Amino acid sequence: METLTIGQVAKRAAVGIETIRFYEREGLIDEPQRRASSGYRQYPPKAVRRVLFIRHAKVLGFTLKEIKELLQLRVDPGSTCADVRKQAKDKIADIEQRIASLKRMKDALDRLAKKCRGRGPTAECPILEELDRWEDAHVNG
Amino acid sequence: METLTIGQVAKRAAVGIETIRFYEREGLIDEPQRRASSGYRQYPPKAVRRVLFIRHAKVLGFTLKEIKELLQLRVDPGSTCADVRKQAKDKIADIEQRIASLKRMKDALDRLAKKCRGRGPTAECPILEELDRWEDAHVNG
DNA sequence: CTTGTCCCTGTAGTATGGTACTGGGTCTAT
DNA sequence: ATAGACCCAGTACCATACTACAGGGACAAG
Repeated sequence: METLTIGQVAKRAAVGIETIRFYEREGLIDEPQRRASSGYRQYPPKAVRRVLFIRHAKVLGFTLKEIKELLQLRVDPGSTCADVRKQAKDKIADIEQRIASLKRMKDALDRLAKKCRGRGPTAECPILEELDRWEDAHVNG
Repeated sequence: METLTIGQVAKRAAVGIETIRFYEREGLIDEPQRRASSGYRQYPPKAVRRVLFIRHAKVLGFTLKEIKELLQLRVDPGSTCADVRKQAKDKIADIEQRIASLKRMKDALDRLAKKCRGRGPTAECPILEELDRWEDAHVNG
């Protein structure tokens, strides 16, 4: 299997080299093989996907700690399947809540965009209470 | 209308007093009225909802800067309705992408939880490639 | 009218998630 | 065999988002 240097991984994942090394230190990326002569890291191509997964999950509001937990759902050798299953279910519930919250926020913004017909200054716009409505729904629901 | 002290707002929103003052400094919360004698802040009850909105949006992965933009969709007097509408649409598109990503992640975890029947150690569990699949879908989709 | 709890401003410190720099060694193409 | 691009470890620095004082004044109950 062909391997990638740290710079190639960084470029393909659109992050800096330092970020890769940082993720390795933090245990989010497996320590790769090293070239015997130079000590250069040698990554398998799938390392790129791992980095992309981390970046995407970050945008979705997961901390590196949470992302680490997600990634460890597959490799922690001390845990049983039942453990993994429970953890997965917890994550699923968490994600469902996030989706529901985002939907409420989107609905509020949809109403906002629909009511506003592109005329006049903001002060006359009939949209101003929409985010308050979202806040209501979120607090009460 | 009855008012709340900063401590009452903080308690109801389950944050520290310092956080409220920090949000005020950062322009995320309007500067409240002050009691004439003491300079104590006097909040309207809806200030609590504002703080809760900020906390929820944060969990969903929005930065304070982004949250400020969301909140300013309703009060910025220099912008026209058309501006507001465009900004709202941009936010909506952003939120839709987040929802789609979260759904893919949830589906991967659903498959993972379903396949795993609660027996044996993780290494024998047929779930290990599910997060890889999510990564595939995310990269290719 | 004092005691304890709250609030004020201002400044300093912390955790997270990187980013940059220093002083090297390595690799590749000419 | 040497120039330019790459990599190494280690450390320092940065922005974001709080969090914790310090030193003082305000308020409410007994």
